[in-house]
Amino acid sequence: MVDFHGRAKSLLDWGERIILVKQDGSVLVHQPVMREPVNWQPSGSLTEFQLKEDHLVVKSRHTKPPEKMKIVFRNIKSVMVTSLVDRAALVIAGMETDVVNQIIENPAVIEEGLRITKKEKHVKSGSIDLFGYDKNHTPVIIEVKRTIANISAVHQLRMYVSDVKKDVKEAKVRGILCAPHIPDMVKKLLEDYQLEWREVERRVVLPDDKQRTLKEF
Amino acid sequence: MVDFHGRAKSLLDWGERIILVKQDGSVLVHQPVMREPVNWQPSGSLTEFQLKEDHLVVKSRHTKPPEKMKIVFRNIKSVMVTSLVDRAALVIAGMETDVVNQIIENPAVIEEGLRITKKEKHVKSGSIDLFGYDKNHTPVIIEVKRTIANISAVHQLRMYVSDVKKDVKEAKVRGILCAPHIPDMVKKLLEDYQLEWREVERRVVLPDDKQRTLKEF
DNA sequence: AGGTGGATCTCGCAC
DNA sequence: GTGCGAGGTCCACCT
Repeated sequence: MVDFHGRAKSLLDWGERIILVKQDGSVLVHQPVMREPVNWQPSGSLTEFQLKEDHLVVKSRHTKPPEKMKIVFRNIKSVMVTSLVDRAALVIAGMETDVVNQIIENPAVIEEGLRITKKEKHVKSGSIDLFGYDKNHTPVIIEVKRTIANISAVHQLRMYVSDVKKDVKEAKVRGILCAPHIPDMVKKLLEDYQLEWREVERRVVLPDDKQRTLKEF
Repeated sequence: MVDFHGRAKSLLDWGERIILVKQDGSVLVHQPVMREPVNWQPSGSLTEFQLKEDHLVVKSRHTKPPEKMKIVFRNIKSVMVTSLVDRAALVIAGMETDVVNQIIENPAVIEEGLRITKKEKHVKSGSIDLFGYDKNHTPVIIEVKRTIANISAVHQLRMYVSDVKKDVKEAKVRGILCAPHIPDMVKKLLEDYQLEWREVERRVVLPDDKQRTLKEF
């Protein structure tokens, strides 16, 4: 049974589950299905073990944000205590930053004559993924999404364009939303705001020296 | 060792980890720290077990999106196979929808004379949490955040107000950002755009019949 | 089946 | 410390 009080409040009635208490204080309560833990405590929590009326009680406390979780065990099928050694870090490719770097390497995937001058250009309402000038020297703002672009990406782009217009006092500033897929609703919204888009194919490649393959899978 | 090919590509070198294969096909690979699995497969995947050159190999396939993961074991410390029985569902309170319902039940927490007419009103740039009219019959748009409001909430609200102004052809449309806490920066931005805010206390209460407490915790 | 948006999001990074 | 945005986000809900 699990009680949680914190950013929300929750109760979970009796049931058979898998509990993980990790070295960094994080606690996971897993039901027999779903990727997500049904209850958890974040890294940095303190775990306490007690016996109450013949029940094992595991309490976990966290500060900032203040959160506490209580797990009561009525029955324990199996316990394993171990100290895992794992120095490996995940090597991953195909993130937004990879797409951004692809465009920097070859701006022609967006359009001929495009020149990128800045990555992560900071304006007051956020950070522009890519900034540059087209062949007519008009400023171009590019917002990149690694998968499907959504409406809030349009809002982001629109803010950046209006910020830059004010900053550089240019009448014309182009905004381009760049993603592998852009839903029709989003395209319509972009048109309403006189913004542009490019649907670009995504290359997902790991660094050569790290390359290994899922052979004959 | 874990290889993954799918929405991204990743490699994870040798290390000691905990693997969960769940009844719904989801697979979790957990390192000794952090709440998040370092690798995983979603619900609905198919798991296959093989022996290759004295190594246990676990392969998991998923379609839509197409994703495959391969786990190679060099050493196995412990294995547990079991069928968990868990019919309990999480009972939780404190979500955004709870805050929205609170306001619907008692609009006076925002202001006297406010009348809510629509929840989740869809306009072209998104969905308005609450829509209604004040005591002077001026349209009011309320954007609700369950915790701390941020700048993008202001942009959202601003979009909605401009959308509704166009829709209803009313000169005056009020926009109110409603959250338990609104940082000064955000308040300033709201003022710049002639928008309003209310900081409302958040009641987090579970349904009475479900109520149980974290006694003497 | 695809889009939309919330989440006890988590987590990293920049200021 | 805090704000901000990405994520193989996950996941429920709605069209």
